[in-house]
Amino acid sequence: MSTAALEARSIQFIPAAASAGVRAPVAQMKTQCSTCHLRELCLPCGMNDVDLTRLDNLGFTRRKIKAGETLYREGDKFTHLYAVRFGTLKSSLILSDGREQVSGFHIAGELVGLDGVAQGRHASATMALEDTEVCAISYTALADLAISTAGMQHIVSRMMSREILREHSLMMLLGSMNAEERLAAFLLNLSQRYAARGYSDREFHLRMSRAEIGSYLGMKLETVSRAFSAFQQQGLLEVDKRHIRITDLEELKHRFDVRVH
Amino acid sequence: MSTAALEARSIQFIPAAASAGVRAPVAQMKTQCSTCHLRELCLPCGMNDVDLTRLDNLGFTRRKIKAGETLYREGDKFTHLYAVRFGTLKSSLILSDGREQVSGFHIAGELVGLDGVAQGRHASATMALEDTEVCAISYTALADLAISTAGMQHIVSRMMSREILREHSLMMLLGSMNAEERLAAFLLNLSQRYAARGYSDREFHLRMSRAEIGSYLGMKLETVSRAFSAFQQQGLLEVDKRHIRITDLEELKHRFDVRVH
DNA sequence: CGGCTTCTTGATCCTCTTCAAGGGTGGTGG
DNA sequence: CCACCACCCTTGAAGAGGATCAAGAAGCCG
Repeated sequence: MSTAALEARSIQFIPAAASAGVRAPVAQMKTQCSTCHLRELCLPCGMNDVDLTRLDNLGFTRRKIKAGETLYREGDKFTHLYAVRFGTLKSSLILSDGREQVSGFHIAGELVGLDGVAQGRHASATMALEDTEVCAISYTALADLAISTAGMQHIVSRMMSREILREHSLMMLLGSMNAEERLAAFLLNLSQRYAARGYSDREFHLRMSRAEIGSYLGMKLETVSRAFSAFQQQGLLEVDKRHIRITDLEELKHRFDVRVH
Repeated sequence: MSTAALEARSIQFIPAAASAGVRAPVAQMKTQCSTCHLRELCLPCGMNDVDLTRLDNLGFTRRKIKAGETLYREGDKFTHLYAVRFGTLKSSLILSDGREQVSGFHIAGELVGLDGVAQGRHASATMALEDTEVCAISYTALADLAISTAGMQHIVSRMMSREILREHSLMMLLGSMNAEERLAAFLLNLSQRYAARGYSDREFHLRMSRAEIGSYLGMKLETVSRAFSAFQQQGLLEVDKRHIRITDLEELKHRFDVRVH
């Protein structure tokens, strides 16, 4: 039945041009965490050398996803977790009235797919917003490894708990902030995540549309657009389509910090 | 700083009479999962006899929390998970402007405290809405057990993933539903959870105030009250203060199912 | 170039919030 | 035992914020 909903939506709401619904072709090369430049951010973060070697032995498969292709869909069997190597992913699910509800955006070093553990099937779909590459991590292999490796269990648990915290803060945002505060929170969150990856925290390119931002933040695309314009007029941002330059990061932080400690 | 926020809020916002801020006194008896009537719902759900025996050997401590007392507070060191034996708990955190944001309600058989795994400290506070009893599950003991026990690891992971799904659906609710739809979803969710515990799915007593429901659902208490009145007028509910009788469960479901498959 | 998508901006409408008042209830102390 | 207070809930009226509807501009691609 969720499949039916998906199909219905493909027909009605997805622009033909976007090549959505095209499943990405599978797999090329094997990758090792120990040589990955993302190892400080990604799964191996905080792991000792012994554990890291074991992780390497799993031999993760890399997989490329072109913009508009899906990594997995709602209801797909859950087999792997995915670590983003580069690019941007969007997770979303489709409401029965056909509208899309975006539940997250994922950039390099972030782990995707944890929602599948509970039921053995993915609870949402994940699609690439630009050409993207991921490491496919077999969940059974990882679980087996966790049994024999003391630290690994905790690493996985921590990843999941982090996901809980992420959703937690989004809930708070949706529950208690107005439009401009939501957008400020969103931009600051992106800014932080880019900064942690060595990119500028004041200037970046959005990979998602106004509508996708709006869905994620629980507001309409027009409202997102108006909030951008308002920030620009107030001298907080310079906005050129999807290119964002934060000109007054402190004031932007202030807007957000007022609400959540 | 979060402590400061808490103190400030205690003074300003918590009614003196409620005896809030009083930490519950610790511990009485040891409990075994194998003899617990909640074992089909709680942590041991899906566990084999061997694993269950191992779980029993951990010897969980029971702890009583009186209405208005806190189980743990935001920022407290994370040491235990808690399984609710009976009663009702509320998880929430305090925004810097002093308002409370409720993030969940927990009834018998549900697990509380998973938000602490990521950072070793609790990200929210949890308080009893009525006299409540929990099993305190040492997280380190559970983690040790998970290392030696194949199935245990997955049980914990599944618990966490379930929490992710729960927050997921709440996000969707906050992002895409109007006031009446939110309240319908809330009542249906409660109804299901009570039914799973052998209670009536059509008649129950709310343990939380309109303001707490409102905070959880992202709306004001007046709006909650109006939605209750509207449902009553439409013949869906009979409401007497906190006592709820669902007179047209199907129609109520319909309101919700329209939105999320 | 034309068609399409995305974004911006204006005008209007509607939902929910805010403000305000009144009733009911439980607990406490005189 | 009753009076009073604090709290919770309900309901009305007014107001604000965001949704919706609509039009047009800018960029992209075949």
